[in-house]
Amino acid sequence: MIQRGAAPYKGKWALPGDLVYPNEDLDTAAERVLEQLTGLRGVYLEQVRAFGAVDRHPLGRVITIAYFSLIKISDYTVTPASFAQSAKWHSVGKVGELAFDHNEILESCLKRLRRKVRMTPIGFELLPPKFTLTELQQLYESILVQPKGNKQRIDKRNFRKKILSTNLLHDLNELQAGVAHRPAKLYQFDRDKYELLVAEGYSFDI
Amino acid sequence: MIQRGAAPYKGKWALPGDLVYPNEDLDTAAERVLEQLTGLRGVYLEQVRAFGAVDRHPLGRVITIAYFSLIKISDYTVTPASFAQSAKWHSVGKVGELAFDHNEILESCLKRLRRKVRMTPIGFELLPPKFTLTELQQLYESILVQPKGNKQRIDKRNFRKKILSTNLLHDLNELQAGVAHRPAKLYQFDRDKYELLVAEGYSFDI
DNA sequence: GGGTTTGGTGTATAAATGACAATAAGCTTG
DNA sequence: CAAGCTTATTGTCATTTATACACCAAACCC
Repeated sequence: MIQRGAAPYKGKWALPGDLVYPNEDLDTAAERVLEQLTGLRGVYLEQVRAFGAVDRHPLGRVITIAYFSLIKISDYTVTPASFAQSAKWHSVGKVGELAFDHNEILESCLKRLRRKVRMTPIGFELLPPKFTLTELQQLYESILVQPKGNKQRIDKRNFRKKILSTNLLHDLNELQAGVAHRPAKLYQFDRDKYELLVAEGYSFDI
Repeated sequence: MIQRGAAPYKGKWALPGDLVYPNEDLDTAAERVLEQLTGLRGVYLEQVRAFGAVDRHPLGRVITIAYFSLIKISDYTVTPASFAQSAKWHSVGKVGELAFDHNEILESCLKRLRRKVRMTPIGFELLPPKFTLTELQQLYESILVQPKGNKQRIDKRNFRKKILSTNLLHDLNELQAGVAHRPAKLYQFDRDKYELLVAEGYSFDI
């Protein structure tokens, strides 16, 4: 989020965004805005939808096209845009009232992310190339666990059974290092195999 | 589709669309454009996404926000918009090369519709209030059957078992009339019951 | 009343899901 | 180096869900 440094909604938190240049595709604009905030290039980015209520911006007609991205926030520092006082990562569960209709936008994006992460293997975008099954499970839990307490946790044995049954994880025969307990085995996602299966009609589903 | 009466793409078929007025929400604009073409109001309409490649319109920068709608085409006559030579319903399987990036837009919308019809009971939007199970099954088949021959037909017994097990169809104890064979029982979708279940976390899935 | 056409139904097998707890392995510390 | 700590790893059973498959029933038409 960025904290707005000017009216309207001065001081309020808002999702970062900017105007699209006349000679810029929407996807390119989204990449640019993301880069301006995080310095990141080439990360996963997906359009969600357009928000176009007439009165959503007090100063004029603004149509926003929302995107979500997947970023390992530990790897990058956020830098506030020029029109922002500060930029800061917020926990999804602790987002208060945002500027404009950004709460609605956030909701839409979260909903899309939750569906997407179960239907395609985008989760691996967020993990290092070599990861443990526990890390993978924690990732899924942090994305999928609903605030409403819909389902609080995933069963470890069932999760491993299901994810390994896809045969898309390659056991590297390497162990995690630097932990103060029994180290876990490291796995790698086999993207080539996945692409191949998709071409044959396969559909990932967790 | 409308057949374009002016350059660019004169004579080509295109999805109907129009510019959004300054004081008009996106959803309202979609409703207006639909009404101009079909005379219809109050039908199901859903935004899919925005298309904004810089060069998608030869004459300038145009960003299109795509919607799909569910319409019983037998009930309404299409009327060409002012800038169109003619307006005509096309079978999805027989759509040729369209103007602009409209083939891509159509693909996106179809994909969304196919997902949506399995995850929410929007199918009933297209049926009369009283319908037979065969009509319902034919509706699902016509939407879901993939061109790639993914799955050619739904099993009658399994379909009925599954749809009736939701307990969302109300058996009206009425029979179809005017058919030259054994008439089928008529059913009604229980929307109130559905809304109630959804509030409790229920999720429709066929 | 017989023919035609679509409506309606059940069962058995396979597959997927969900619940559940004990042992194994590496690390740390005394 | 042994004991203790912490997390990793593994299998079975019961239940539910999916799938394959074929015959009789009922209304209409002639």
